[in-house]
Amino acid sequence: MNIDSIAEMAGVSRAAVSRYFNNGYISEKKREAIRQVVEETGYRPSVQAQTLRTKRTKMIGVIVPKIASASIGRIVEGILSMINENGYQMLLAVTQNDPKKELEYLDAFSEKQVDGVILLGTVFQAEHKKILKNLSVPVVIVGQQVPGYNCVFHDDYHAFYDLTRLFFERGREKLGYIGAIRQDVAVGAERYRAFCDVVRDMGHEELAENYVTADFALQAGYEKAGELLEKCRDLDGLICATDTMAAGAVRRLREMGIRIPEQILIGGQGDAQIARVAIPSLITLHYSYEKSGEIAVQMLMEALAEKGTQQASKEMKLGYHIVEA
Amino acid sequence: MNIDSIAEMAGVSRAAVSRYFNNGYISEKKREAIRQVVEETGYRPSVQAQTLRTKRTKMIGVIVPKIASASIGRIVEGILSMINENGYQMLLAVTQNDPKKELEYLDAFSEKQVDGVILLGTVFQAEHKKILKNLSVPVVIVGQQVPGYNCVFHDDYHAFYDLTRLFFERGREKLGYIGAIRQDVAVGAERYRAFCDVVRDMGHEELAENYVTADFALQAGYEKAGELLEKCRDLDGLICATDTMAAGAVRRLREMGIRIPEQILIGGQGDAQIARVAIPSLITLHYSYEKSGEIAVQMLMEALAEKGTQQASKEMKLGYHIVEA
DNA sequence: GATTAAAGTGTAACCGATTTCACATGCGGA
DNA sequence: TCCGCATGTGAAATCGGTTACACTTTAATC
Repeated sequence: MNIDSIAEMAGVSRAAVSRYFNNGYISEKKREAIRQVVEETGYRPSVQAQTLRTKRTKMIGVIVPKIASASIGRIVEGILSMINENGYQMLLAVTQNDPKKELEYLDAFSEKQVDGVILLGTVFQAEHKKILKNLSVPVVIVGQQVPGYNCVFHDDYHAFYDLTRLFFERGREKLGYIGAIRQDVAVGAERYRAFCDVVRDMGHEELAENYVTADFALQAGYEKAGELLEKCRDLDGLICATDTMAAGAVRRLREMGIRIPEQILIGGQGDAQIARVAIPSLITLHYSYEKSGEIAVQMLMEALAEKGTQQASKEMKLGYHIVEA
Repeated sequence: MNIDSIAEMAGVSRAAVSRYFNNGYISEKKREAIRQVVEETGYRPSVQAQTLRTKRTKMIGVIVPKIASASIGRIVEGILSMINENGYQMLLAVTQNDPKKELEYLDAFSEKQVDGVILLGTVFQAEHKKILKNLSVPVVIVGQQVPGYNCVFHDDYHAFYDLTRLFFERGREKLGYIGAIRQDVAVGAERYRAFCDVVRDMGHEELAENYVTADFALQAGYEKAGELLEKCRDLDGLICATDTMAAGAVRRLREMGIRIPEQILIGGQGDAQIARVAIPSLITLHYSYEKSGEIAVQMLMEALAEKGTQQASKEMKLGYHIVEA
């Protein structure tokens, strides 16, 4: 079943059949004839042949550090729904936080396998930018602000600024912070910077020292919470860069016999299910993850539409709100 | 940069270049010449052209009900790692539990876009089987036992049998059950069947009535737990088909002032992070999700290798163990 | 009624690879 | 010396579409 047999059956040229599927310039009579034959045979044009000729794969490559994560899962869900709405499909790659793999997939995808790339990056080094520069397809970065590139991200600084302030407003004075590595600008650096700014503004500069970093695992939150508490035994508030870490911390503190939130108030980010269950009064920052995925796709679609024309990179900063679960 | 220019630069025919990339039959001299040119130019064969000719896309289509789910995320992670190990890529589709979409994607994928399909199904109706029958590529079903098809699934019956027995061994006598819809054979029917069998064996047939169904959302667990408790106020044990539901139930029961696990012991399935955090003594069933994803890919690869030969469908049933978080 | 623009059509080149086939070699064995 | 086999090689057909181009028909304008 190829275009030629359909053309023959319908008594038209193969160009006519192609036009039938693409854009007009075909008489009502022939259109109808072709429609009938197509219906009878169930014929559908070969995607690969189309791609070979047109150079468009109708696929978007999505690169994420991991997929079994509440926040990333929600972003991907948003991306996917919008991708499908636009008639595209999604090629997914997981890097397991390995920068080498990230570059590898970026490379493989750009090799004309996809029409565009969405990258949920964590750490951006010189090499990333070099590869990104040479990419032959448009790219949108999600979750990090990278000047000069299309990106959609949340307002991490103000979110954590507000959250930290809230802790003081609630009368907490001895805060601690469990963060992520500084190379991760959004999650690691920005959030902690906000924390530091607040404690300085409040005249408690020394609190910036109540700081440890952890990877994104529950287990890490568990361990680091213990370490932090050994360092300063009289903590009455603990802010974590993510809900997962916060959940780990909760577990550890409970095992230590600490009452939450009476003794120590805990805050996180993500509005994850885990936050709603762990302790009724865990405070968390809600980010609209699905939305950020959807916006990323829209940006990509715009870039795709403007392909060829000189296009400036776009940035989109999304808001947040505080949730007391 | 196409195969012809490379051939010219290396002073060989285009067939030789093709052979260089595929299988041998090329002299050491030419191989070296081509290698050099390839290295200089960074040339890589066009995937689409290869596909058009060979009919192999090196892509596996994966269809899941949702992606922002702990268990599914872990399965997908397993699938993906094994897919990449075999040099394939993953095309992902999410159905949002809409059977129509499921069929749609199944159809779209089989339309020669992918070499094989992995389906994380929930509900299998006649129409599913019809489409599956006509699929032109091999398929593996994950999470459900569907006779006559390749599938990998967990031993839901025995898992929930053991879990329910454990509740009795712990001295609980008034059990309740929050389940999923019966059309979902694995999660809905089998697990509840095991529960019923145990309570009957223990001479407590009436407990089978302490039963409500919910969808997979946390919220549903929350609401249904309330309903169930109104029906029978003296429950001392509650088993839920999934950890997410269990977490919802936990939240509700706490709001009602019930002490967990002293008053009511709660069990779930998934060994989700949520189970480890919610209440220290939530009991959960651990399934090796990553493993099931990996095995599914292996099955698919075998089917791909045997393509053409008559192949019997394979089944793989995986075990479980009980975790007291 | 002539002129011109717009709509409709088919031919053929093209996208970039793989693979069949026929033909060259070089070598060992009879 | 001749035959047969294993190994290498390139020409050309093929996969299944899209689209530039040239051409014809139809409709619109003056």
